[in-house]
Amino acid sequence: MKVRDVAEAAGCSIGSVYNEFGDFDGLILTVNRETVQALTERLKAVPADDPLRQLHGLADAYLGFATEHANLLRSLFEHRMEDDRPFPEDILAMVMDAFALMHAPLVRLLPDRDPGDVAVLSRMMFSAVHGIISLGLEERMVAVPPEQLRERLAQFVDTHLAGLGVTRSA
Amino acid sequence: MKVRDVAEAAGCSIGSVYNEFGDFDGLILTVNRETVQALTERLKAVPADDPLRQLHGLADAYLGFATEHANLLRSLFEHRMEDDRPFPEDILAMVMDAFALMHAPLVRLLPDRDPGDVAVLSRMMFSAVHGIISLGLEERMVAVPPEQLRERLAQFVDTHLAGLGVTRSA
DNA sequence: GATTCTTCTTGAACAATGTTCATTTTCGTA
DNA sequence: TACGAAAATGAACATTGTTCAAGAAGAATC
Repeated sequence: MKVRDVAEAAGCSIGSVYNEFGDFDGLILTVNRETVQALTERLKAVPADDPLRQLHGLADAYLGFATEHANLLRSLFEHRMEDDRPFPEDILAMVMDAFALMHAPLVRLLPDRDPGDVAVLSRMMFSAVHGIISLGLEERMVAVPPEQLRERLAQFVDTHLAGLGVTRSA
Repeated sequence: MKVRDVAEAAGCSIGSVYNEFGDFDGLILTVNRETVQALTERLKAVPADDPLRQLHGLADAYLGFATEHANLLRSLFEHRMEDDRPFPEDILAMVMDAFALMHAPLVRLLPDRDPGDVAVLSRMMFSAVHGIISLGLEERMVAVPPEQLRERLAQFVDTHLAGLGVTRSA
């Protein structure tokens, strides 16, 4: 993304882009905010009736979003602020909220576990899913073949849940 | 990293940097090659006597490397080639080889499983570890609190192995 | 409607950085 | 020493983020 391209696409001058977004970081962060919102919206649309199905749905929804908007997700996770400025708190909070969406179904599946523990478990599980997807979707690094990704991801979730003591029939 | 800084640090001219590395991509890729080699060396130093301990050791070694060389790993995984040039095959192969290091111990722990399946499982497991670590070490996105990362990572490996049917005493 | 003040918009100019290439230096060889 | 090949140089260029004085547009007052 280039400031000049944005200006041309918006039909205004370069200066107006700066009036609107402040600087390049501001431009990127505006895009990233929309990305998190769109992602969250998509994740929240996953049915919450059955917790196990919900977990699979969340992983699958994340995979779908990552497939369709690979570059947006990269911008969200890989962008570094200029001049070591701190990353905006609101975006951090939104991302953490999105990653915490696995918490509710996990609590239902693991009612006896310490809630604080489940909170970490859910974010860790989402981080793992994120890692599998982000590396799996890289054209270059085929850690997991893309055509298998959907199936393998479901397998991963099942395996991990089994390790946590969740029986498949629950 | 800037070409001018490299030239100054090397005590030569800007042009000499270009004679040596071709272009900026060449410079980055040279660094990335050394990064993969250093990472692989470290991972291969993990004792292979006990497969379960080896898996924990690999995860822990990756965490250690990521902690000490966060920016090098980011460069390796996040760098995009200019002008849509293809990513060098040799680096791809080296990264895949590093990620495949979980294969041998997993085969020992899962002797009855289809080898091709275990190959994917091992890369998937490493991708998951990568995701947990890379997000956990981001100052900004504390998916998993850094001070807990080591312990949580071991817990993750254990949980996943349990899900795969590996008994803890094996 | 004219004048003045405020606000917004503009794009030329600047700074930083990757890149090129004619020139210069270095060095081996006759 | 003289010549030619190879290497090194850094000034100049292209791209891109950034600034800001000047101008345009609008609001307010008389």
